[in-house]
Amino acid sequence: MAEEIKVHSEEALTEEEIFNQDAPRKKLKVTNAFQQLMNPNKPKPKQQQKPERSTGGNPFKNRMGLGAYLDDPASFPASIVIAHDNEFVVIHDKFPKATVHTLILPRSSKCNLKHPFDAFDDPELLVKVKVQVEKVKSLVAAELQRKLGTYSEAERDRQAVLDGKVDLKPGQDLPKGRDWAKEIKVGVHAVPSMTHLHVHILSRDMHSESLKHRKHYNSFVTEFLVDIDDFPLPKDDPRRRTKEEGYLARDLCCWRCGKNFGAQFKQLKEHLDGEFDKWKRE
Amino acid sequence: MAEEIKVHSEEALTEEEIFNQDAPRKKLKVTNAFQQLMNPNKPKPKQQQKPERSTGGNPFKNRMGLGAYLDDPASFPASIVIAHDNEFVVIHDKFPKATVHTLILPRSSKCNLKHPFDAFDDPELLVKVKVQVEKVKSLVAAELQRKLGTYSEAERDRQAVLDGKVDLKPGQDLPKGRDWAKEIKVGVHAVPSMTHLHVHILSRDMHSESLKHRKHYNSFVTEFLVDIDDFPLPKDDPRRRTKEEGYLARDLCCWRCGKNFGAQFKQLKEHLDGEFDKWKRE
DNA sequence: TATTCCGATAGTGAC
DNA sequence: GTCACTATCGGAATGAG
Ligand SMILES: Nc1ncnc2c1ncn2[C@@H]1O[C@H](COP(=O)(O)O)[C@@H](O)[C@H]1O
Ligand SMILES: Nc1ncnc2c1ncn2[C@@H]1O[C@H](COP(=O)(O)O)[C@@H](O)[C@H]1O
Ligand SMILES: [Zn+2]
Ligand SMILES: [Zn+2]
Repeated sequence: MAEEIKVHSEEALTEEEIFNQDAPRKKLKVTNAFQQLMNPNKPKPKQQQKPERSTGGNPFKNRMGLGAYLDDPASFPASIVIAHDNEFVVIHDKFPKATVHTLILPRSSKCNLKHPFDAFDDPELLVKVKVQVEKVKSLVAAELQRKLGTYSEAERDRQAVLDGKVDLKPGQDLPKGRDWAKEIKVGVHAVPSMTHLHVHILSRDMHSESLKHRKHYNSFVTEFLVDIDDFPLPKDDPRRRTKEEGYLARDLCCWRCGKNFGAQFKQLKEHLDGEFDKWKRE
Repeated sequence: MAEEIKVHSEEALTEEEIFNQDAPRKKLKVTNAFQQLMNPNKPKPKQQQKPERSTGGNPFKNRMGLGAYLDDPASFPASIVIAHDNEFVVIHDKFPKATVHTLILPRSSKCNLKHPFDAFDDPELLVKVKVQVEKVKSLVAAELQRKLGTYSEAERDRQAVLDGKVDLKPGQDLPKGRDWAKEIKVGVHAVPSMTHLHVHILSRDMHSESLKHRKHYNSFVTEFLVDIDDFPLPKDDPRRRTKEEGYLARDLCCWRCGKNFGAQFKQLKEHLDGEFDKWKRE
């Protein structure tokens, strides 16, 4: 069977190289000190009054952070912004949860503040996104090859033939090498935290220092991650009603062998170290 | 009204001064490594098998720690063992929860492993304990005077007259100085953790570095501390059924002004710093 | 289900 | 509700020219 995605390129994930600065920042705050009165009732864990909220806050802070890429994608180096055109900005996730983790940001202001379930009810947008996804999957596959190809047994078998170190037997095909595209997941979070519409494209290994707690992990290995291929999402799909559901509170289970770690995140992390070593050698 | 307890002594809490060593320790362990099998079910937060339990363990470890004082009280310096005779050993709590915190340990092997509620059903023991309590309260009061007397306003008023710096008006009595005995609490925990029978005698300030969490605090400021004067405890006293009661999980409230800190232990601690400064100056 | 800091909570191990 | 250690869980701020 033919590979649909070419994954043997040696290119890294770069298209443009316009350097500039980080996301712009503004500040405007008035700080007032408030006296805390004797409190006869149980205080909620907030103990101080907040200073007055200032008017005219600043863009691209906190949950608005992805807006900076849409606002001026050319201002970022290629190590951050992978590619951009009038329709999309493609970036490296700043806190990658896997060896390769990128985001596709649709630029259209008509849709890019919508919830993905609503935004992708628009078939025109959805088809564009799916086309863009295929392109980015190729880039991510190439990046996996660049980072991990030397460990891969399948790649070594192929390379041995290419290098003339092993001769093909009569009628034998050139070994295919590793199909990295099969190791890539694409989808959106059922309840995103970042405001701007974005699609995750990431390798499935979940091996990353930025993966720091149970919700990080479960948000990519449970139905909380809604595959792009599931769109358009049926009106009655139960994931449309994901709110404070249990997906993220589920037991931690290894994506590769299924082993259950309960709530023991650190134990899972150590196990994932070992699974990563085996996975990259496949 | 006459003071019942003389608290103006300048003696520190010492009676004997036989030095020796800390509680004895022995070791005997066999360590085996066990292979952890793949676990299809949620593990409880224990992840490793324990090594085989060794036979003939060592006394006076962990919850048995108070036994060392009963076993050989003379082996401890006066800075640890305050006094001892055939009936009692009196010690400084190794992790004091207040400025002065001592323990009375009855030596009788007939009672000293009983729960205090059961042990104090014996009227003969109870009366001896109450007599001993009064002696130790005097020692603790003297220790408070030694540590904090210089800060006390009541003490300064008395001392000014004693030093001849202030003259008594006709018919005026010598100021009494501070009644430190009123600042002392005596009782047992409804559910002790240390195995050997012990009575707490401590100042009420709860100002100590060893006071580290909510249960420490609430175990001395709620009904979890059963006053020695409440014994003999009625058979139907609800505190006899203290097990998983809510005493220790209660909101943190300042013993001095009643302010409620909810679960905010650190906030309470900072508040207690201030209360201690005011309290010691009374 | 943004990150980061900080603190409260919870389980274990104690030779 | 021994202590000490680790880790998990949980709220609140996130900005000072
Ligand atoms: N400033 C940022 N730049 C790039 N990626 C970000 C930034 N802040 C957060 N992220 C990523 O954005 C994603 C948002 O996830 P979610 O909103 O749950 O779909 C996460 O994977 C974050 O790591
Ligand atoms: N080795 C020890 N020497 C002296 N006091 C101790 C020792 N270990 C624990 N304690 C104290 O013993 C008391 C036991 O409290 P409880 O069993 O809750 O009544 C606590 O106040 C501890 O600080
Ligand atoms: Zn596994
Ligand atoms: Zn107070």
